[in-house]
Amino acid sequence: MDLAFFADDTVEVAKKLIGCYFIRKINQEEIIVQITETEAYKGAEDPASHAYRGITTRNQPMFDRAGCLYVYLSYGIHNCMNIVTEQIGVPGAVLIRAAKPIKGIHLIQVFRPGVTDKELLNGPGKLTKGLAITLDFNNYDLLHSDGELQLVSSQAPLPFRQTERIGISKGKEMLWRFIAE
DNA sequence: GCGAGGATTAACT
DNA sequence: GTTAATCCTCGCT
Repeated sequence: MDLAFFADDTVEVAKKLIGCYFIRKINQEEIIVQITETEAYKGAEDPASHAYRGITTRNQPMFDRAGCLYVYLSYGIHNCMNIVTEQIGVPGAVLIRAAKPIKGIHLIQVFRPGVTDKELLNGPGKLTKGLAITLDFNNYDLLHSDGELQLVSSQAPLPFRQTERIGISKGKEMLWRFIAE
């Protein structure tokens, strides 16, 4: 995983991320999950994007170097995790909506008590909760990480479907949501 | 300084 | 299918 992977067109990065793996290390134990659902969010040309109206304190990471994380609080309750794309100064990020547990499921269950395996990570807020991603990970640099959180490219890219994005009020005509088959 | 709303989820009917 | 929960950020006064 290098800078060139992320410093690309946001929609392209969203496609490439399908099937990639996240490795989350907690107390010397590993959680590994495979990304199954992403959405692309751009800047000025995307009315659904937080960066649509320009740079602010909240969305500043979206303008930063590709490969950083943009974590924000939604509805006062849930955290959502994005991976920043494009060049420095160009807003763009890929929202990680869902993933599939590969390893360390028992660790995820600690953060997500009382749910079945299939429901552990099948939503943006659930994913961050299951992997213990908090606002502390805002601006976290995946390319210069200390191992707490790593992204690993997939061996064989997964086939995916392309649909309109979910939970937004504007910009639905852009088919920037990608779901692994 | 204050009010509105959101890239959601879970618990209802 | 509908609705409440909940808090940070933005945008305007």
